Amino acid sequence: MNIADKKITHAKRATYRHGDLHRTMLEAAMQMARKGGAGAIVLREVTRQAGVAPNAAYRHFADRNALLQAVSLAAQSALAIEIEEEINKISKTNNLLEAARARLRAVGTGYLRFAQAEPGLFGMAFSVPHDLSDAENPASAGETGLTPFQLLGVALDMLVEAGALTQERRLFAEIFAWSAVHGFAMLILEGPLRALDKTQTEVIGQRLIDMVERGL
Amino acid sequence: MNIADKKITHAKRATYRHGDLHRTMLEAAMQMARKGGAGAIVLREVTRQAGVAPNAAYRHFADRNALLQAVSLAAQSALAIEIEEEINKISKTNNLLEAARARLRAVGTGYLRFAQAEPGLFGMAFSVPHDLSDAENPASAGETGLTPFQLLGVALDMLVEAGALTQERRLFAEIFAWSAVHGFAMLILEGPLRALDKTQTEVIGQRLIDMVERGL
DNA sequence: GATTAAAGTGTACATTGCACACATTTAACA
DNA sequence: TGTTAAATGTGTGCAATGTACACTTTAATC
Repeated sequence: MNIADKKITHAKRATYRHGDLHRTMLEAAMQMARKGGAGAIVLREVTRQAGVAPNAAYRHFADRNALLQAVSLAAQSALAIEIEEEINKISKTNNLLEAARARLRAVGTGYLRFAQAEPGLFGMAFSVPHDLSDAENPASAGETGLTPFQLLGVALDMLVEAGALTQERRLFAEIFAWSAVHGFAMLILEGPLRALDKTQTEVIGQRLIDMVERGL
Repeated sequence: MNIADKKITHAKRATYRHGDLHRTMLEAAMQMARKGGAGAIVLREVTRQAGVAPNAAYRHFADRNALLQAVSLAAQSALAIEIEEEINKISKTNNLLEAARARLRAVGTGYLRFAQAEPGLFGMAFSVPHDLSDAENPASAGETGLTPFQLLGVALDMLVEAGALTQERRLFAEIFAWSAVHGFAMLILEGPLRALDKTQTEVIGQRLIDMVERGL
């Protein structure tokens, strides 16, 4: 390989310093995750796109896995935002119960919507090595500052206030609701339900939420 | 590398032919999947353990992914067997409803038990590229000849017969039940619920099944 | 202006999946 | 039975990847 080739290998950069390589890498990694999920994130390609030598990466991320985790947090945040958008669509009402139910449904719907719109990112949100504390890590929050998990919690609290959920059943309720929707998402994305088209998943997804509502 | 080294590299084999390399590779791959899941299956290591040159693999599997799929089917089969064992534990009764409920619970419990006992295999059962038809592929069945999906279907049919499930709700019921349990499994294995210990997951898992029973 | 920490470069290495050409064995057919 | 063809293994080789280690350039600080 001669010098000319090298210049082609990574895009030329006027300055020796990059400016904001951390951000640039993260963004490139997210694009790759969008198509192909975690497996599609390849360190060298990230640096290539950033116009930087492969090892520059290690000044900003301990290793590939650290980069994955960063993407994972960002993905969780994007999910939170999608859920928030769904919540914002809810038409106002004075009926506490109605509001609570709509809220829970919005969380589930937003979750599923995101899973289908951004399968790659969704896959990374919860399937990458994390500390459990990440469910409350600010970096994984949306615009309201709440993580997906916390947004779900709020909806459930509202159900309790509205009298539709006893204190006893409130316990672990996040887990039950989350499990159902998460499992469905996994099955239609990577699992054996891949064949279902969006029309079907839309309907079945709403029915699934019905089940959760009844079952909680 | 000299000849002596080579002999160490892969275990010496008296015969040029291996005998049953296909099976041997599959078994080695399953061991690797046990710890580490799909990512831990590395073609070259598999052939190494089989005492065979790397490329011998391609006489039996088109590529790495084909091997993964084979392991996936075997994993599904192992899951089916675990579920069947749980079903066999059910004490006999003449009460149709009771029997049906116990059956559904057994399917869920077996599913979760397997997920925790063999996380690596479980991860491969449904998260690897498959045709949708695999849910009914005999290779993924247990001793009764039924796949996990079909075992679940039987339980639901019993619920219908017992009058605990209307025909209308029977539709997609597999998906709802499966989603809940599958999601829970994912969350406690690769997800943010990893911190829960087995005592907790046991209890919460049963409560989750309660929810499904109510919600279906 | 010299020093120092931060950020980027270069070279190197073990590993991996896989392609292609060749060797050995077994089975089938004359 | 001998020849031939199909299976099954081997060897060599290649492009990629993640990352270790040593060096260089730059910006910030005293």
